[in-house]
Amino acid sequence: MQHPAAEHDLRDPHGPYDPYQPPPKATTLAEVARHAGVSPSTVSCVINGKRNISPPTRLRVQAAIDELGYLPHAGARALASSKSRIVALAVPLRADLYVPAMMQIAIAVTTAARRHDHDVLLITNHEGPEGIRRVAGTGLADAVILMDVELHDERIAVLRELGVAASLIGLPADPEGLPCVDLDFAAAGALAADHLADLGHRQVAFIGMGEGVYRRRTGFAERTRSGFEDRCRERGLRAIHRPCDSTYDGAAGVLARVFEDRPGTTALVVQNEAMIGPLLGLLRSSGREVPQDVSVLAIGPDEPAARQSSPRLTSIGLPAHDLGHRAVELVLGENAGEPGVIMLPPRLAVWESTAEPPGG
Amino acid sequence: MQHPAAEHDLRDPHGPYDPYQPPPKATTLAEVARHAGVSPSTVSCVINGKRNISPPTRLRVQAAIDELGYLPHAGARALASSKSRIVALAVPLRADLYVPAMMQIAIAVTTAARRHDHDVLLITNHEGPEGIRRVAGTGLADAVILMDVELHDERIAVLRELGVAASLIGLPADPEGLPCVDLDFAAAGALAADHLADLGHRQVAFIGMGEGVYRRRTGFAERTRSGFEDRCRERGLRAIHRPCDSTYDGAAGVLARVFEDRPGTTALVVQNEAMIGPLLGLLRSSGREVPQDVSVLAIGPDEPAARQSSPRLTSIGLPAHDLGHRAVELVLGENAGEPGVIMLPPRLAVWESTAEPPGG
DNA sequence: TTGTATGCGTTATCAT
DNA sequence: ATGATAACGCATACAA
Repeated sequence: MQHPAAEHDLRDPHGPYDPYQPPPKATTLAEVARHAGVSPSTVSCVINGKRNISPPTRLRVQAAIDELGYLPHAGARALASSKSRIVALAVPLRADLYVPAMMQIAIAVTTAARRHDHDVLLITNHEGPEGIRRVAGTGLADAVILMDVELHDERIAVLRELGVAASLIGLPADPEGLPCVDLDFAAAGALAADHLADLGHRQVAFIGMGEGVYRRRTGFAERTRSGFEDRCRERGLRAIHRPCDSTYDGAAGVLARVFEDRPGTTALVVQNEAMIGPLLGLLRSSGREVPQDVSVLAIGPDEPAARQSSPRLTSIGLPAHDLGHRAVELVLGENAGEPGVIMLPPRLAVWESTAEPPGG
Repeated sequence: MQHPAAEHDLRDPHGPYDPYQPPPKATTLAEVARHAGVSPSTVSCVINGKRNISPPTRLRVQAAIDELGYLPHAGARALASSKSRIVALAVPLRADLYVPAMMQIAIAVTTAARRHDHDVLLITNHEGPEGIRRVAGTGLADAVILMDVELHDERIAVLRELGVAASLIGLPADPEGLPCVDLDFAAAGALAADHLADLGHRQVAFIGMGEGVYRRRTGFAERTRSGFEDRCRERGLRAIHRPCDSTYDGAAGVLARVFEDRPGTTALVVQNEAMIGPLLGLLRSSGREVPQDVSVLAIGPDEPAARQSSPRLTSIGLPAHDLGHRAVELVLGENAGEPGVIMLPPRLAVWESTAEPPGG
């Protein structure tokens, strides 16, 4: 009765396409064993590589598996081994975050997880921290990866309480006991300052994320800013910082204020990737050529996007791929669980949007 | 031995934070039953609402569940019920697709699935169609949702072969037997033509997706185009169509060619959402005001983005939320599996980027 | 190197 | 309205 329609599946060749094909009920490990003339445990071990199987039997078993198109039942495996081979990925819902980067990280996590023979379950903040409790508590997932970690993230307490394997993409205030990976935003800020200083700029502006980002999760935004400002001080650069919301008008306002307050500004460092396009457009229409009149350096965009704009952007990209892969490695890899903080070094890609300052 | 570290978990108060808390081994249904003084089957039925339970016992059981913090083991459930309560979401990897929309749909699918007490498993095209075979064959997922469906999508054959519950976001050439949901792009094209005709435009240009999109998956792009062109003909509009790759320089080239070939063009319909920003910038810097000199109508952006640009865009948004929810409904809802094609009606949001043609 | 037997935690089919 | 019990399909400790 699992497939009610099978009852009147009389294979009437006239009727329209009948979606209810009698689903070839899955073959089981026991059937494979019989087919290969071995015991169930042997088949199991062939599949999981748990013990030395003589080449001849291994071959017979493998043949049977292929022939019958056998696929082990995930639920049964999870029950018997108490391992679901699923890692939960907690994604944010925030509107003020750069979505393409999130997606890239999610995809990187998924492909990396597959390499470790795991699948990825999506959980959203919609469920709140309880979502984590649920997937871990039911044994649905045996590892959790947190994206977009805030400085004081309420999900972290749940992770600690449950003692579930986990890794964080982002750096919380207290990473104690939890492996983390993030771009070293402080170093990125410093690197940006260095690049501009090297080119001879003396007065620069940092156009940051929206104010809400600073209020809530001062993490990466704050680190970038201070890394940048510290290095500016060391190199004798005059720097100002302006938060920038993700709207065209917001960007326009910020840009106007920057050149009003500091007319001598010759370079912009932009962290709000969503606003890079608008800013370039605004600069152009206000008669400032990039990079002849003003240099632009982006922090955090995905690299393909940076290379698609015009002029091609000098930028410190967000290593979405690495972030995802490392997060998986941290939670499923060799020394999984080793609490440690991995700060990925920023890489500066110099293209066309930065140059010496005018008259520099 | 499941948690080797427990051996040397001597609760040394000196040592640093020890991540290996003896994980409170999950309580089982049997324990709940004992705690409540009922049989396991009763507990099971309370949880699944499978039979009439007297209010008093239901309460006792519920109390026991809460008290023990019981969470049913997902694997055991899946094994016993042969239902995983997981729906697999097959996401594309393509670079030429609008990522924010994909992410929005994925999130909509996830929240909708939760409403039906299901979780969402991510599978990428990285695995190819075999990924679907795997998750369905192992019983990991008992339903599959395909995103970014191509006209002749190889994944569809797998779905039919397996007879797995499925729904498609997008419209393939032959949807026979598979429930689909998509924006009615033909109607969207027609609606765009109507709006411009109503405003008095006589010569318009359709700036489409990259050529690769047309070659591969002529689906939505082709439907939009023909819906637009047909209606233009009916309304006496002169229309041209130009594909447009997702690069700034590509957009610049296309725009230049359009006004070269048809200097009298007074309106642009843009389907490549990623290029809307650049196009607006290009128009501005080429001295054309929007909408005074040229109207711009976007097809397919997410609505928040359309309202953030400047001028705010008149647009026919992609109903990401609806698409995701409907797809879930189609595969998990009341009359799940009913093969049917749902074409969501386009909604035109009129803002600031369209107006009467100059001198119109 | 391989086979046997038991248990994993739930659901579902019987009884009562 | 509730209880006993047999699957569910696999992994694994143990025996051979």
